[in-house]
Amino acid sequence: MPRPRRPLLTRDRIVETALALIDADGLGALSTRRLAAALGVQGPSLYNHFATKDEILDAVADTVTGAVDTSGFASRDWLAALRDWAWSYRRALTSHPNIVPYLAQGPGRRPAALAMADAVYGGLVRAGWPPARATHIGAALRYFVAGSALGSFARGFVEDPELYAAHYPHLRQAHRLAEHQQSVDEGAFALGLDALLHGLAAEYTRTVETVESARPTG
Amino acid sequence: MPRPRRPLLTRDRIVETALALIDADGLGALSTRRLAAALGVQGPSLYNHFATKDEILDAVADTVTGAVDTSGFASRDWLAALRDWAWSYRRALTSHPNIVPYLAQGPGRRPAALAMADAVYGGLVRAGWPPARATHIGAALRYFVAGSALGSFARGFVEDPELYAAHYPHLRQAHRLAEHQQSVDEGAFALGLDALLHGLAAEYTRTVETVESARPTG
DNA sequence: CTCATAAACTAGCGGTGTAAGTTTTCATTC
DNA sequence: GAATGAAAACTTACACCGCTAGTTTATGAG
Repeated sequence: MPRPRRPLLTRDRIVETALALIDADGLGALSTRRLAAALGVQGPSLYNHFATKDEILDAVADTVTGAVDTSGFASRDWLAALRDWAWSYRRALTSHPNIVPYLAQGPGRRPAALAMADAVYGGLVRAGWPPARATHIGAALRYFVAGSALGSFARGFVEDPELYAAHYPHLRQAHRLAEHQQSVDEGAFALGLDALLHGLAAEYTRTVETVESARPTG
Repeated sequence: MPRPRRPLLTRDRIVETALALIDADGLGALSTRRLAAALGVQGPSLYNHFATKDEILDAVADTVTGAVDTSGFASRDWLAALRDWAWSYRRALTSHPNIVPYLAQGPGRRPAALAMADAVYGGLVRAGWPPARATHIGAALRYFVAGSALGSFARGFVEDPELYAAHYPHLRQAHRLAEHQQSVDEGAFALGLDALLHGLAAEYTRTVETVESARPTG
């Protein structure tokens, strides 16, 4: 087949289909040939639109990141904004858990990821956090969210009662974790996030507010 | 070559070499043929000792997890034990960051990972946390540690000043993050862990201690 | 109308995990 | 001590992988 009258592929269609395949079958199951087949095309044709497979994955990752809402940093206090962002971030990642390991490499050059980092860091600095602290807070929350989305804690335990009964006295109920996956994973996230933010709020009053009150107000 | 007089391979030697290759060149660079070559052997010979490549990776992951120290749960109060564990866990993972994405799938059937989960959960329950809470706390800390080890936050940003200057006003210094990788990543971990534990301590006095004091002492 | 570019194709390279079957040695049993 | 079965190396081979190179033809710009 020569060049068709209307292009069979677009970047958007490729990204869309790749994400669907990743969601359905996992990151490891995405090959250029399988992706091309799903698009009704031969494998190497993809390389007319993307230079490498990683470039496709970058684009997929960025559409996932694009769903994260950082608008709170423009309208709410820093603590509420952090909470909203963390939940939105988590929702975006858990909607497409299979891409998370790839995404966890950092923002790189992906625009949506950079825009998110910019909004979070800017919001924290504007709230009075020293720059180094703002970096640490953004990183800490990313650690927590990414870790929580990377793999279900609950599904990490095999559903085999005998495995635990034999040698792990406290894990006798672990085989039932998978049944309650969502409530376990979300409960752990909620508890951890609340604890984290509680601790940050204490740190804020301890450092930022006292420092500011000791200075002439700007 | 037929069966040799003394075995050329042992499970330990395979795991050791696999970990060294992963540390050196990354998880993606570990192939059965390259691993076999490093062991002075042909690729398929590995299958006399492991059924699949994943089984090799399981063994590698478990030796990494085996370096985590959970002894604090037997000797110290729950808060100090959690802190010691989290740092030890992080050190174990950051010593072999390339295996972390694999390890993040959960304990599965790996003995060291299960023993760790058992110690943490048991320690928290013994301290008076309700079982569901203990699960959430263990999960939340795993999220945080795994997220922090999964990929460096600092190295996630490209060293290209022009990238940030153009469109991300608050990230003007982001290209310098990689220079300070260790202090950024460790600082973020320290801050986040302290905040998390601070929040948990508050929760403990709010729920566990008040509930116990309302009951007849056991 | 010309012509470079774009977008599909086919063929193929070197790599992957692993299944199958072969050979020889080791360890066990009669 | 001979027989036997398992163990541990090997070779060969299959289907798949990411990607390159070169081909063909339609498109859009000059």
